[in-house]
Amino acid sequence: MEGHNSGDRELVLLVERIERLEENKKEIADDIKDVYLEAKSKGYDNKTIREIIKLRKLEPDVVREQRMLLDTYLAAFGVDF
Amino acid sequence: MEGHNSGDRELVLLVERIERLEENKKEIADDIKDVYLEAKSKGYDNKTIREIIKLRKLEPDVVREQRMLLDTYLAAFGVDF
Amino acid sequence: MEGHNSGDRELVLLVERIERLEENKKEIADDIKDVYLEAKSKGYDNKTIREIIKLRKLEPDVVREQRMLLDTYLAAFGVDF
Amino acid sequence: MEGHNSGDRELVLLVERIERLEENKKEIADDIKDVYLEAKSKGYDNKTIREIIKLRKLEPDVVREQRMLLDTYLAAFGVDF
DNA sequence: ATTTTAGGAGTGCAAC
DNA sequence: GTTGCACTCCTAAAAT
Repeated sequence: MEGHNSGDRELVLLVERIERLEENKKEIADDIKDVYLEAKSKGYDNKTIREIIKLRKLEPDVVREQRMLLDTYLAAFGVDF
Repeated sequence: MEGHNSGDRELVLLVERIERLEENKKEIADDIKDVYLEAKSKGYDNKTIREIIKLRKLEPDVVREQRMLLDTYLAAFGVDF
Repeated sequence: MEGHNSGDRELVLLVERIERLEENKKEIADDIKDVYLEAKSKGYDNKTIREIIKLRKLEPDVVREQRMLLDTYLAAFGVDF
Repeated sequence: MEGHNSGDRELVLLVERIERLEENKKEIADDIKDVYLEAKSKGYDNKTIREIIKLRKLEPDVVREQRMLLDTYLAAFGVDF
């Protein structure tokens, strides 16, 4: 017979493994949310915190380069932020 | 000189073209939203309507095949939706 | 003084906590990916597995109701998947 | 009778209206993609162009404030991009 | 006012 | 290599 049987134990086990992992992932996501709430309650701006975290993942040189390029492009519009 | 000049006219034009197109896109997105509101006010379930639209993009054979595969997998869990 | 000092220790700690949690989350996401790869190598269809997992999060009654509504709507188009 | 009839003309019309609008939207999205391709072929960096477009949607004051806040936060980490 | 939900944009990965 | 797919994030809206 082709494929898999009904009552397929293998499939059930795979799905259950994924579901367990998804639960773990969700718990951590909730923890992260909590930290952001704590940060907010202490007066920090979460949007900026997210930006910080994004930048820290990159090499400093890359960040500097991106910022310079942005300024160059902004100059074409005559704006100065 | 490498790259582009400040005051770069070409860049400005490209950006402005994109911005105009984005505006058009937004108008249509708003129109779509209106139709969904109308549907809802007439008693239809928008989630199901979205599903319908998704299915109609596919070949009937593909849809049938997907549904059969799903039922096969569900059988492994002994559920019958 | 208003706001926070430069060299702000509190901010640094918050960010580091988030970064650690993000790492954990990523590890689990990778584990999930591995299980999907394993499923695929065993001949299962991951798209259908994802659908299964989605349905199992819902109450069976809800799923049945959604399916019935979808069939009702499909009937309006004279299609029968 | 409650709800809607099978062969429901009203539903079909609503869905067809949405589908037409979705087509229009897709055409514009494709046009936008084309402009980005053109920009790329002329040597521009599309990621930066997207950033420009994002910033131009905001009030200059808001942008300046965001940038200052980011620099303040970065100072807490002793980095200077 | 809070909490959930949907839609859209951007990113990265994988298949072809 | 390029196109598509899927995951994440984020904003905005909706309901409670």
